[in-house]
Amino acid sequence: MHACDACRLRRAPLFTPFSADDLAFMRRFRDGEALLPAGRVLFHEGDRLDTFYTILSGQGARHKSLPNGGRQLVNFVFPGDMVGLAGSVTGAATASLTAASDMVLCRFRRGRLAELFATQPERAFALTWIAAVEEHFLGETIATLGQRNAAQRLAWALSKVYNRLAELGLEDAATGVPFPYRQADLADALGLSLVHTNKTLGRMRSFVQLSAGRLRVLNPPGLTALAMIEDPAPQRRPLL
Amino acid sequence: MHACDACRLRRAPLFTPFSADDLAFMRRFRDGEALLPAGRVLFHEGDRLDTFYTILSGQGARHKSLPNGGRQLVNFVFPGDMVGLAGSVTGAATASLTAASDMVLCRFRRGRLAELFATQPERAFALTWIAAVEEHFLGETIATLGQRNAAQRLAWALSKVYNRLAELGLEDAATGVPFPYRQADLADALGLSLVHTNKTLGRMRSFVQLSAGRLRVLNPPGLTALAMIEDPAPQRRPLL
DNA sequence: CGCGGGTTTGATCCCAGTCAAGTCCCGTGG
DNA sequence: CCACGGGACTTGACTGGGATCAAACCCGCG
Repeated sequence: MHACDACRLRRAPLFTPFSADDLAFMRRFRDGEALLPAGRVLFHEGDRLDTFYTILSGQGARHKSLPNGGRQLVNFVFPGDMVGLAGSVTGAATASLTAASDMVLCRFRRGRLAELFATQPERAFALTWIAAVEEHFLGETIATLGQRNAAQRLAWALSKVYNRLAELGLEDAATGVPFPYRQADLADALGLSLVHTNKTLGRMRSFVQLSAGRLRVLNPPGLTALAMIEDPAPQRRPLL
Repeated sequence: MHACDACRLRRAPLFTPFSADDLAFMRRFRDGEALLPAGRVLFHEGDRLDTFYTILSGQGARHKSLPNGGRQLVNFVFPGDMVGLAGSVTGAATASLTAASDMVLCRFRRGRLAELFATQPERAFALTWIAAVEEHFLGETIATLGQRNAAQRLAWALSKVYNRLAELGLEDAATGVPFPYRQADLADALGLSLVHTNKTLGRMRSFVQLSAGRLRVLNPPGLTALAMIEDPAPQRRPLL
């Protein structure tokens, strides 16, 4: 089961690294660049969006707030991701976007979407593709929040982030990958309390280290250890 | 905050009830109809999909299985929903689809997607719209699983389902709306155990009843009671 | 040097998971 | 007609993972 072909989807067209063709197209189509310093929010959940973006560099997070004061990170975003597309399509942003590190974004005008769909069916299809991939990842997140315990959630999140950044070529053998998020962000992403997140991370410290804005995983034992935590062997259910 | 415009999105084009125009279009574009008896699965997570569907009648659920044996419902699906679109776009279904009641589906061939994008930019845009709306709801689910307790999750899910079915005109003043799911399905959708789901439902039984495949909510007090459980007044945080 | 944000750690409590019966209901077959 | 069995729903007792409260600690910074 779970012959998860979709897990290779990140290599799909329009994901980073952008092809020369993509970049040329973006240059023609884009509206400008946006700089977003760490900690700043680009737009809020519910905002009317007239623009959407792809991330050129930096990292951030999409998050929602609940009426009772809780905050939930929906996902982390990395260079090559699109943000605000759903908001542009439907008229209201589905989540806020906050920068975790300084970010550079490539801005597009919502109004040109119609033109894109009318004149560039392939590109339009690529947008739908992106939305579909997004959906796949959100589904995985739902499964994780619903079914896994704290250690499994952390293992899942950390290895996903690590692998994504490694694919982007941001891995450094000695120091790992950039990780500008705080433990509180991880907690809000995984539906855990800050305290429990910290304690659970403490128990994994022998093979994952989080410090100075970097995430380091002892390779290869670290990654396989994460995988084993994430998906423990099926419980041997008594035969009777 | 949370001036959630997107919550009105269900009234978007291509959602039920279908316009005459939509129906005419579907007739030309579709590949046939599929009948899916209750309990049968239409496709599995990871399947290569050459078709996608809109639901004409009946209800079902999309769900994923974890390697450790857990099951997570990703969402419930209703008449007017599209299913399998993401799977068709990316090549692998992101979740399995199982019928909870007998379903009738309108089938489309994946191969004609390219034709659609090339010749019907508006329809293509509508597909992207649907994907965007989907994303919005998955984000809400993530927030619920991450931040709310059992009673709040149930209140959220039940009122969402109730309202959706009411919008579809399937509400009956006396008996409520059709609800072919079992409590175990609710539990798997909300990341709760069956036992705890049952006990929590028991505590709400004065204004929501679940029986004989129907969901009944005492109106209007029931719905407002649900809303209050779902979003309790913000905790008055001590001013110091 | 004091301050504030982020990280650790310990103590306590409770929500929700697990185990274990038991009930209700319906369909099947003797 | 009733015995039987299996599936969904209930209910009680027990347990534990993770929330909450509280207090340090560890910086970099004005």
